[in-house]
Amino acid sequence: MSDAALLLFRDDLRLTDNPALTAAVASKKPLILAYIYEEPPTGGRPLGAAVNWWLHHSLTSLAQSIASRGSMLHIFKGDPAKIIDRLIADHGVGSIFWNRRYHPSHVAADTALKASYEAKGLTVKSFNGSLMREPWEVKSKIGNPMKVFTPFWRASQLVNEVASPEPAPKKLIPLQTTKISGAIPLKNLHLLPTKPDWATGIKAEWTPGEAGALERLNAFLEVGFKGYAEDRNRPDRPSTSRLSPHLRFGEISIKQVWHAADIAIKTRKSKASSEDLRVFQSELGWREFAHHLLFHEKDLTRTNVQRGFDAFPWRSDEKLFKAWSRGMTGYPIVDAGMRELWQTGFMHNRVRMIVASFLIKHLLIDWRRGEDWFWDTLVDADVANNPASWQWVAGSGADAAPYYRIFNPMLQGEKFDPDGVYVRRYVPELAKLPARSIHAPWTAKPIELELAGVVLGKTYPKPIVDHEAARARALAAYKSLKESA
DNA sequence: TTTTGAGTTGTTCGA
DNA sequence: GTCGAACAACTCAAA
Repeated sequence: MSDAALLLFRDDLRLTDNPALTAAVASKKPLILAYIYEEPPTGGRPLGAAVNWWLHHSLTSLAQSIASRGSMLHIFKGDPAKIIDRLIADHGVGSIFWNRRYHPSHVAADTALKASYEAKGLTVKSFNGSLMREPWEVKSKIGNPMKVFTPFWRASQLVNEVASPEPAPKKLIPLQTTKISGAIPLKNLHLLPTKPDWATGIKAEWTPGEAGALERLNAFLEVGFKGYAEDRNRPDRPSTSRLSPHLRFGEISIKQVWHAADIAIKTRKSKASSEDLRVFQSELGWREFAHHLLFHEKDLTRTNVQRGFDAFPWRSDEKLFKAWSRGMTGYPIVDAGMRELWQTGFMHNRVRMIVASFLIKHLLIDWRRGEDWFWDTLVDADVANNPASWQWVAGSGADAAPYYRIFNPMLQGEKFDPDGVYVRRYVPELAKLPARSIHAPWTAKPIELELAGVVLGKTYPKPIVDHEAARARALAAYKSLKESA
């Protein structure tokens, strides 16, 4: 009776280097391969719209790879405990396999699931499918979780070598049955937008799924990797890996990425320098660090790591928030970033810092509003990186940033998009301005504006706040916070 | 226990 | 145009 194994896919939508899957296959039982779309979501936060779009396509791709190995992916929606209970009752499931998650509410839910099924006599096995090291493995000398990136990363590398990825199973043995109880067609999850279909720009940009992830990795190793240490800050160049959504869904494992970068240099496939490698790998380290914080903090997503920030004098202004979110602030680099996000579901890392700093410091709007917006619009939005990065910019995060670090949007634009290539791409109404004034159109000569077809306040907004005044106001707000502490 | 050195990502001012 | 200093003070990690 108890001779089927249940494999739960979560944020690990791949067959290669998937330890839970490898173990399930090794158990030699017929497998039920399942994806449960949780309803209500554990932790209470529904997935964002862009992530839902990606998920649909990623599951489609996974289902195809599984089919090509002789089995089937079964989709479910609802409460995992109820769904699993039914699979046990109807199909004789005797063992369950999954890869771990690290949000405290996920940890709690999975721990409870494991305890309850073990109590019923089932075998339940969990694995590390998404991190180089488990968050509890990296500790300071006296055993505390690290709170600063550099020591964290140093300690992390002392834990062990990053293990080599495991190959995908060649064949998957399905449970012989006509119907799996409770399974539904993917389309019944209703993950795709209907009217309007806002996903066309996203679709043009991305290939969700394991094959697409590998393709992206190889493209990066060929094109962006060499010079990465410098050029990763340049949104006008194809120098970043753009692997974040693929990693978000686990279409590729962190170990695959880590080793591929290493090997590309060793085999001379890439002419990237050791500095490029070091910087790229430390970016992977930031992903680890965000998960480390997620695991050890009670509520990284909503609560300031530095509790002193609870008293921050945030302002709420829906008009300003809307201008920011739609890319209508009048600051070209900010607007380009927000429109890149809206159109493609993604934003260059450097530009993320600029737009986040603008919302938080120039507009004094709560970082959580920005985090929510990113959560809904980014295809790579995840529970660790998104809040950790917003808190980092706000200065409320783990390693506190100096309060006077306020990005100047003109300067950042000139520095990292010197010819305005990036701005021209996403803010086409400014495309004809000369590079000299593209990051500050209000400084252009009247004749330049006229030739470029720009009428400030009409074809493109005037700045919604004055940079100097906003900077002074932010400094005062941060100062007041410090004094009230 | 106390001390010490260090900390992703910046800007502005003045020489 | 370029460069170094000032912008403060605090927390963390390790010696």
